[in-house]
Amino acid sequence: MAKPVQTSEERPLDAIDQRLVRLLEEDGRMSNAMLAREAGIAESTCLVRVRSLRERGVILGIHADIDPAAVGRPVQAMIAVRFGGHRRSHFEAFRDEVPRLPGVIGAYHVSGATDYLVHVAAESADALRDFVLDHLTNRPGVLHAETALIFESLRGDGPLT
Amino acid sequence: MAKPVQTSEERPLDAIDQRLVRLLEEDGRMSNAMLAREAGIAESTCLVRVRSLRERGVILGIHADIDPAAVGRPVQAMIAVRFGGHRRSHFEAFRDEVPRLPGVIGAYHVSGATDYLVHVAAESADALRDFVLDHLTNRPGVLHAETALIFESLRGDGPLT
DNA sequence: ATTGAAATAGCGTCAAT
DNA sequence: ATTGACGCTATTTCAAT
Repeated sequence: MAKPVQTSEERPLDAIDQRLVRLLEEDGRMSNAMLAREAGIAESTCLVRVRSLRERGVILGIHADIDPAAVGRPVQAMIAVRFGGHRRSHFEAFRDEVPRLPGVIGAYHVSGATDYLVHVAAESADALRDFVLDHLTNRPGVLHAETALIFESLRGDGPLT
Repeated sequence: MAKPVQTSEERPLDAIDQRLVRLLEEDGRMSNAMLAREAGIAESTCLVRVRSLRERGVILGIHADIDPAAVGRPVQAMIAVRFGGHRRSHFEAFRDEVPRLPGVIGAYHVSGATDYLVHVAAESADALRDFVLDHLTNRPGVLHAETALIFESLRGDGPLT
């Protein structure tokens, strides 16, 4: 999951940075000591490099991955939202607000007939319908919202590098 | 992002568990000591509760969120895959293999005309096309793959609870 | 930028409740 | 299940390279 960002594509990561990224991708709570050991550098160096990776925006954050069903949101959906008119202000408002809508896991501004895909976890089918009506269909500029239930959602487990 | 899981929806989380989940969702590297302070419990208790949350599958994992562009994959796409025949074996094979395909961030088995949505980050437009041809279109059982470029991808930042 | 060392802080086991 | 205390390990700063 990524930032708004047009990351300035700084100089490419060296082998050690890549290693650190991969390790933290796999286990975001791995201790600095173990990271250093695995990467073959001193602990203090490791600290500096990981901080730098965060500052440079390579590591956007480290987050617990929560099972929505276990926290009362067993119904997941991907909602395809189409805008009418395509006024820039509509997109900007949507972009600013959609991450904070209740149950939103992610949202993707895409090319093609659909403008946005919104990944949401809801308490029930009823709650999902309410979400779509209240926050999407009802929104100025939105022409249509098409909801697809998610039967199963999988995380990529290969390293990105 | 969630597991295959049909989580047995154990007894609902109490207020402290919810707090811990929310804290780790926001900052997966928060120290046990600070977690305990924020949740108002002893450090040792906190350790036990977090372990339990993992064992119960509430916390699926803790992972660094990497900017794909910063690791050489600046082109993101959501690919809608449609299967023909809908043989169970095709779905099962796909489910097992798709998380390990290069650059796959996530995949969603959905209802409707599309069967799977595959979220991928590629090195270039060419590499994206190759990915689709090699791993999706070319796959037994796959009828069609429709690629939508992702202009921007946003993470939900409200708590799930 | 990387390092080792030293001081500080955190982790995790345990016996008790 | 929760706790405080204790021994151990990890983090982080810093002066030096």
